[in-house]
Amino acid sequence: MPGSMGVMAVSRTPRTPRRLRRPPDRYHHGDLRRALLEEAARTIQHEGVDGLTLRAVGERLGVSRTALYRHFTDKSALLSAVARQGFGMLRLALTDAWEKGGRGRPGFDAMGLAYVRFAVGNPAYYRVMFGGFLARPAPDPDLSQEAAAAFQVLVDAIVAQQKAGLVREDDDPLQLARLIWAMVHGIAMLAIDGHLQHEGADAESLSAFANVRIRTGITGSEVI
Amino acid sequence: MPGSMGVMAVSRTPRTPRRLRRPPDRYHHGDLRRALLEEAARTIQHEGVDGLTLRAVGERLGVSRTALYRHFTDKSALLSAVARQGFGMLRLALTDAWEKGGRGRPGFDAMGLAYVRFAVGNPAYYRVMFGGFLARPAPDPDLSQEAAAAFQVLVDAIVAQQKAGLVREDDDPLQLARLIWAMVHGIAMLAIDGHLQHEGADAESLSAFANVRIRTGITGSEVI
DNA sequence: ACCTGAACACCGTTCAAGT
DNA sequence: ACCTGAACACCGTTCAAGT
Repeated sequence: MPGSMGVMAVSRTPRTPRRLRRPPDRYHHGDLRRALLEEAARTIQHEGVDGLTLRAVGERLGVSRTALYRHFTDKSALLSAVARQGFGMLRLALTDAWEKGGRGRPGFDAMGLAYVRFAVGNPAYYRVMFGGFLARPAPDPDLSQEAAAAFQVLVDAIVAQQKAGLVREDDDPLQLARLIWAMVHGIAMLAIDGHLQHEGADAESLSAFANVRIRTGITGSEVI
Repeated sequence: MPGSMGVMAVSRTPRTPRRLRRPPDRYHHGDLRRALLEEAARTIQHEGVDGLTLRAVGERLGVSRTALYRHFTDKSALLSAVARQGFGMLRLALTDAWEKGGRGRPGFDAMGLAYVRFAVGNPAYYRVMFGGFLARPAPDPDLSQEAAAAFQVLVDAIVAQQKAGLVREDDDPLQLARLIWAMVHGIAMLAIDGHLQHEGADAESLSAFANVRIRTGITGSEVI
């Protein structure tokens, strides 16, 4: 018979009861957790982080404003889940740019550009990820892991370039990665906060300029 | 008689009535505006930006929670004033480092370090200045001017180095300034948000590393 | 001119109770 | 297990009224 368990109890640990089918007695909504996450992300993108209220999210989902607490411990846990999703998107964008660019210098330049473009294109996500809304160190290990994975893409690209002689081999790749990260992060934040709105000061051209200058430095002719 | 006006009305424009002495009929507090600003700054430093409530500020000053509205249009105007003060402090720190360092390469390195140190040492101020709490472009012209003045210190230092042959002369000094700004801003933000907490990843050493690498670039031996 | 006090329209979160 | 509804302890802001 389908779903019947064996008669003999073969030393199953009672700590992890497997749920072979999802319970049919879902009360009202069903996959509320996913719905809450999607609605939160949508709201943040349209109204900004400050515009996110649990009451409105619940109302828009046709659910009580306290239903959320069955799926997230509190509001910051919801934001944390959004941030985690954002880091996943960012990682994919970086990997894509690096690989499609040929895993060399053009790929690395494309990666820097992709980073800034992600932030400018998804300012709400980026603000949740880096806007200081989340406690540090992140209480959510899933979030920490996703953020670390995104950073690792950058580290790997630097190590690859060091092996290819494209980047100085006598520098710590982690420190190099942090420097590049700080640079694109700075450009992204300035752009999102509206500080790059003068003529020729857009995020795109500053990114391109950064790609060139981080390679060769800013030192002038008098110094060798 | 002290304070008496001249008898002849010599074409005084009525638009700007001079107040020769401050009015003696101050109601309860006196210099409430300054007190509010100081208390707000103190609160933000101790409790963070989110910990700032107008009610608590008023209570701590022994004043109604709505008294503030006689001196600031709303809460964001108060934050704006704090940010303006922060930009003034930052500008002084930058100028000081640049001049004491000898207006050359050591001075410029010291300036970068001073920038990051200001942010790390005054995270609350820095967050108000750059945390996305303020509307952009800033409605407060005083704030915009103070921020521009701080940026100008950086621009001037770059122009001076270009003239001295210390920095490439064929690059737009404004674009170079934006790049340096983005770099120190990125380091500062990562540090404040707790992303530089692994071993050897502190803001100080990353700043020092940035100073070296932004001069000479990250290019490896295989590429000339 | 400057400040008060009550009121308004919001929040996030808790908790006993329902199905 | 999952959700509700009332309640609690907060917010920023407005506005008529006081001195």
